[in-house]
Amino acid sequence: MASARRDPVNLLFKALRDPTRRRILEMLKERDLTAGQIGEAFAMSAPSISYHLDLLRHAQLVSSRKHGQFVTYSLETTVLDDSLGWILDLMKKGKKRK
Amino acid sequence: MASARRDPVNLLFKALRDPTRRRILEMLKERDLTAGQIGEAFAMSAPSISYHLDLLRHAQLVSSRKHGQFVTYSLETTVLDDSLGWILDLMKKGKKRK
DNA sequence: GTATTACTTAGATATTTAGCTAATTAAGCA
DNA sequence: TGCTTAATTAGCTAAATATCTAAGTAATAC
Repeated sequence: MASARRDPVNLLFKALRDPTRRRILEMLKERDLTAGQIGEAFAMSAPSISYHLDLLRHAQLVSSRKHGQFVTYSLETTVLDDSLGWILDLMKKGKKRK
Repeated sequence: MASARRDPVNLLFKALRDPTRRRILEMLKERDLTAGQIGEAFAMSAPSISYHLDLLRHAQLVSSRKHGQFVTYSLETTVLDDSLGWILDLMKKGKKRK
């Protein structure tokens, strides 16, 4: 069993558990944003936002690139396939797939 | 904004965050099980299992009914629609739905 | 080169979470 | 009426989480 600290599915659900992080993902769905722009939307210190962004990055839900002093974050949707598959599978209740 | 303690979406993601609880849901996908049967599958005390089942019930991911001394748990898939919708929506990145 | 701006890292801390043992409730059985 | 079994509730605790302030890094502007 993949160690929980590295298991992508676990990291994903961990990342999605927090309302602030889900809000960040919703914002990034619309357009790429810098750390600063994301922070403006929350009544929270910059380091706290940085912490959430880092966690999202570890879950591979966002990517970041630096240009100058700025760091721009983008939504990465590919890893969402996993959780989608997991949930869809649960919903096929009883229909023993395999 | 719905208080996080009651917000169904928040309760749902909170419930899905734990590997033990995800495992329980996978087991209940196959068939209804009593608390005792679920507990047998884990190296964990009965009260701990009870705690997880309670949390899943609050998230409306499972329902329970008592018959005799036994309590049987069933998977409830309807609330999964919400998270499914949320994730699908994220995946429609940029395609400003509305 | 120094100051400013944008962001992250480090360190501290209150709260939440997930586990345990012990105690309780409730049903079944002799 | 007790005894046993199934499960939950209560109370405790270690670890994880989310927040903060202070300090550090790196790019820009003067």
